[in-house]
Amino acid sequence: MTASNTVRTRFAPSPTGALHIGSARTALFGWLLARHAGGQFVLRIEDTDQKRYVAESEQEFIDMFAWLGIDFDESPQIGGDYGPYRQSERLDHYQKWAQWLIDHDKAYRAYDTPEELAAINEQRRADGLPPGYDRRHRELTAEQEQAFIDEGRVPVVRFKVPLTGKVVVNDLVQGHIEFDNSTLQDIVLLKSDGFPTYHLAHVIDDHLMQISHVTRSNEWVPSLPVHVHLWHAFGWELPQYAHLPVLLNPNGKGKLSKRHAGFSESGKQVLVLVKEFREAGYLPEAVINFLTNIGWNFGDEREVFDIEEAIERFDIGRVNPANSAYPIEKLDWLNGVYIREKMSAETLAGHLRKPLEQAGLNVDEATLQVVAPLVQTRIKTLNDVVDLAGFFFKPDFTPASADDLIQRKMDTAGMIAMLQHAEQRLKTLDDWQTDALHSAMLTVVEELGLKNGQVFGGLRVAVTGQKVSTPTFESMEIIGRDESLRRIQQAINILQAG
RNA sequence: GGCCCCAUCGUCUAGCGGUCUAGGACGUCGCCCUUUCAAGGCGAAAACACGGGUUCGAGUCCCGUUGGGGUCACCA
Repeated sequence: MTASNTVRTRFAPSPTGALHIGSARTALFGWLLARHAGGQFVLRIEDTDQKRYVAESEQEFIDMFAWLGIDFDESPQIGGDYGPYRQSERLDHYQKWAQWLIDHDKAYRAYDTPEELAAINEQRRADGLPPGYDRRHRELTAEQEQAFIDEGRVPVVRFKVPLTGKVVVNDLVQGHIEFDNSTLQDIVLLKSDGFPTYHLAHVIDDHLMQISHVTRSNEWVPSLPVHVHLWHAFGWELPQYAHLPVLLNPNGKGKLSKRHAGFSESGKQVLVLVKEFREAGYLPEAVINFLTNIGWNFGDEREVFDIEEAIERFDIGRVNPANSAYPIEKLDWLNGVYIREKMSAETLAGHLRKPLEQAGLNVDEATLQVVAPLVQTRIKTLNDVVDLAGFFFKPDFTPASADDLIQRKMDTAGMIAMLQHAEQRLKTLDDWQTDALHSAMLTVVEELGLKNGQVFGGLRVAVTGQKVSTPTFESMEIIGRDESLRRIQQAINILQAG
């Protein structure tokens, strides 16, 4: 480690698009590790691939992490003592150290063209050999190099990996891993455009930025031995490596990617971008709690916990090395828990305004406040409020059909009679509140010899226009006397017309 | 295919040689409550991939098989 014992971890995304939920989890674990140790968490933008660069990507990362509550101590925006934090602004470092490796006979220039490389692979395939570079430029003479240069070829810099022996790594998550050097490749360190590859850049930056723990997804394990050799070539002290498991598709087949999004076997849409979770009405606290529970657990049998508690208990060594199928169905449950148990109705009301307005509804604050407690135990996502209780905010009431109005074991005539009877009762009622409405309708049930559900249900559909809604009397109280009576009359008219 | 990793209920997981007749959670199913839908309460079904070892004793350690995943770019 470096002079200090400070734990420093980083999230180092390539700005090629929107933030993926799997990347967010990898970042989360690195963040948890840093926060647990009271260390620092750094954002470094790995924009070394000019072809895949997406300009909006960086801002998207910033926004999504802010939403999730994952904060950085250093980043391109915040700055810090180890900047710049964009690799495209650190090119001089990579070029300098690549040259250093060449000077110390640990790397070499290779002048092969892409076509030649393709031909090599084709030949090797034909010969039954595994693909890879055959190291033909590993020991070029000065004259040979000059000849290539004269041809106008632009070289890449390749690493001279050790050809024999083995590398052993003790990964914090994966444990003991070993590789035979004979299986390694002379990977490209510096591309012909002067930009570094990930391999070179991350080692230099993690060293220069004094990163103590490299947390990344286990897709990197195959290149780990080469990275270890690079650290040794530079003579730098290695950070600890922690290769985190990846998220697999809900059916366990293949890693979760945007490409494989779509629907799970249960028909539920599989969300993979962080912004999709936000748009779908999930709470960031629930998403974090959900993610934290995959590959790691609280330590006792609790599934619901605050992020502060997770930070306190987090232990990178207890992370499960096995990849996990993405248990997306658990998020709905957890989000429901957060909605009903982790916030007041008032707070919930605040969260409900946006989805309601996005559905084109006009949200009156007073109404929202009384509706919130009614939906609190009934919604899984914030957006669910639109279907369940959107009618409270619709300027124009959409009445239900005769079919929906008619309750079980009742016919049109019976329904009309019931509604008319109820209407009479309600008209004489001077206390238009839930309890009074309830007891008044209870007498209607008795007088007509019906079931509670037949009367209450019929009124529900008449007044809310929905078969599934918030409770009948609470809803009637909110809708108000005049409008409720108007809707009941309207229902009667519909039944009579049908 | 080569290399690397992984392997407990459908899924996420607890389990770090005996306390496991394998625990929790989601989901599923049943019952209760009930004006719909939820929520809540109670309960049920549901797993140590297989085969060898090691050991007095193995879900826990070792080997193999099978299965799964990852990776083999001048992408990260």
